[in-house]
Amino acid sequence: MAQHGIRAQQRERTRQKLLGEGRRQFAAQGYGAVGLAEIVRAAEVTKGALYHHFSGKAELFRAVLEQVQGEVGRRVAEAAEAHDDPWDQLVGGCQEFLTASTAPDVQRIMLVDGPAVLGWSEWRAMDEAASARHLSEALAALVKAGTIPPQPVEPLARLLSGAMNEAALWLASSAGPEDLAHTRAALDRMLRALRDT
Amino acid sequence: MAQHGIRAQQRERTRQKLLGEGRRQFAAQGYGAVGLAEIVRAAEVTKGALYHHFSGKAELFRAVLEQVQGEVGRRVAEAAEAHDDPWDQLVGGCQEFLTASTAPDVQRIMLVDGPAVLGWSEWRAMDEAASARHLSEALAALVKAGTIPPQPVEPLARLLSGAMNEAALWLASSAGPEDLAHTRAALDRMLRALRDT
DNA sequence: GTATTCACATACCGTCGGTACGTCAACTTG
DNA sequence: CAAGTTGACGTACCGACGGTATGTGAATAC
Repeated sequence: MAQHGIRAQQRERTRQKLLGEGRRQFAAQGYGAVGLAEIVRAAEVTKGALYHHFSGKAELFRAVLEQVQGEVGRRVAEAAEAHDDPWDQLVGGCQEFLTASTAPDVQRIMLVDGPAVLGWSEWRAMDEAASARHLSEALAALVKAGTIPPQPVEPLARLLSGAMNEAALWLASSAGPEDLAHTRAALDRMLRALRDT
Repeated sequence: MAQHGIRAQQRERTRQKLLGEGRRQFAAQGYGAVGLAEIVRAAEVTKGALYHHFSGKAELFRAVLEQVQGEVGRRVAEAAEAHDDPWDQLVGGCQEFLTASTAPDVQRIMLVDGPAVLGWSEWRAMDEAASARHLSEALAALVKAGTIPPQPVEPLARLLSGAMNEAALWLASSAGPEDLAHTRAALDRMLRALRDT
């Protein structure tokens, strides 16, 4: 679709190189410590190219964040869809989110710099569109099915989302391999406690 | 102790003015959007004074963050000590943390910019010293008392801490007054679910 | 085949964090 | 109490970096 024409092809290639290098450097050094000069040098283009594709440093970061969040959201959705039971979908999605968010580039870009660079509310909107939406929907479905007691799902979704974000960051820092198992177990207990029993 | 001498007095006064203005501006506009020129202008000193007290912009921010975290930690500790029962201490401390973290300057400085500016691991260390420590200790005490089942407390503390951080951010954005009540209720259920019953 | 567009490259500017150095009052010492 | 020393700043300046204005040549349209 965007393939016709040698010009559109080159355009897309350049954009991808900028996105790729941006992602690598933002992940490795953090947004503040990365200079545009280094990005365009590594991408083998110039600042003119960057500013032709993006309105500035922040929007390049935004595009990178969108890509990272998209990948995480896809993984979560796939993990959820692997189950039929709505409850298993919730648990599977949460576990997969915890795993996916342990990757270092996801950590720095999505969890640390994201809110600071774009502001929390904008970050929140993107997070909602990418993956938090699945969490809210899963919880709402479980309320409707009577698996968990009737209650507003938004506060609950926020609590769980924050819990998983922070746990993922902690896992990457202090990871003995048993920590992951312990965290999964604790998260599992937390989720199971939502149920009526 | 640091009061003797007109010089030490003036020194402390200047430092406080820098800390105060830094806090105000970092909270209002975010770390990245604030210039040192504006801070020293509002504090009625010069950049020379700032660099005499702090090694740079990041360390000024660090000092501000330390102050904010100290205040939050004190409030949490006081709320906890108001109860005798260890369980009530945990619940009271958590509820107070949620309330304290809803203030806008706390949000931006402690929850959004903190990890991005100092790096997550350093932020984590400061958070631990200020308030997260109380959480871990409370949980450990409850495990020891047999109120909640034996389990590693660190993963649990991280999950709960992240849950409260994110919930506080959400509350400030979307706050209908019933949202606070719903969130407190959901957090309460989450905590209660830890108990054996 | 000519005109036009578009995807960049080049050159340049203002701002901002950081540094080197000067200064004058406050403390110390004999 | 006077000379010397320290310390809490103020001043002037620099390099780096984000952003912009403008040039250019190949691809596309007509």
